[in-house]
Amino acid sequence: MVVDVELSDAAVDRLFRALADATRRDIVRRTLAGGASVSELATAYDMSWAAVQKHVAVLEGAELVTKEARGRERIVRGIPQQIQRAQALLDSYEQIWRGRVQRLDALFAEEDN
Amino acid sequence: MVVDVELSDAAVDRLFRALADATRRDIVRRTLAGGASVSELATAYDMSWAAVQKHVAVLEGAELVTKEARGRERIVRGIPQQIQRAQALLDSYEQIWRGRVQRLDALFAEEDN
DNA sequence: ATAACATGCAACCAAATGGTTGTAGATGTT
DNA sequence: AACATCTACAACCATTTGGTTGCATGTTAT
Repeated sequence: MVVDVELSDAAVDRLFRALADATRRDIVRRTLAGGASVSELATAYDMSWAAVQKHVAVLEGAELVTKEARGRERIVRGIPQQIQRAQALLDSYEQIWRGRVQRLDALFAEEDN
Repeated sequence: MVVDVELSDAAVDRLFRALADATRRDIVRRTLAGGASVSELATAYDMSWAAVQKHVAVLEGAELVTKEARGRERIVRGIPQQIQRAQALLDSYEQIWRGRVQRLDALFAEEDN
């Protein structure tokens, strides 16, 4: 299973940034396990509805989640491929460590645009 | 190879946050490939020395990097175990997606304190 | 001893983040 | 039609972030 879609620096920034918040990680977990409406999610956290909605928007921007309209609800679903891309990035760091990367610039290129 | 050191929510926040910046990811790459002094690193980027020093401090706080004093220099080295912990976290998300986690609370507990 | 170099840290600044409340538009229910 | 529910978004606010410059300290070389 190859997950090799090139991500821009900015996209990688957004990806890790989105994961750098416990509430957002929790939303990712729940929506990977199964879709949930924004208001369903909102009931789970001790903050305003708008705050949860913002977190979902951040996750959308990082492409960790999609929203699908169903009636008046928006069903939020986690995108496993994006998790896999994050894994692929971390893998490349591990490979550097293991000395498996001869040309370091090859790796740099991987992340450019 | 088991990498299962429990990380607090705050530690995970710091870990992903530290990775959410292209300059810092670059520093991690370089220092995983081999140690480098702070000033060596600083010459590589188009920003002040102090800015680079701050980035290194953020990486230290996330335990992605250590500094070892050698004379007047501080040799910065990447910590591969911390990359592996990030991988382990992402793995757990993938497993949720694959439906391998029956009790979701078991995973929550994993990240709590 | 003096000069040069590597580092650490404080003070400052603009922009982004994470939260709030309030208003408004769609959709569903009675 | 009237009402309730789900969502979107703007305006506002305190804090954090990512950068700067300037100054102080420790180490190496002349």
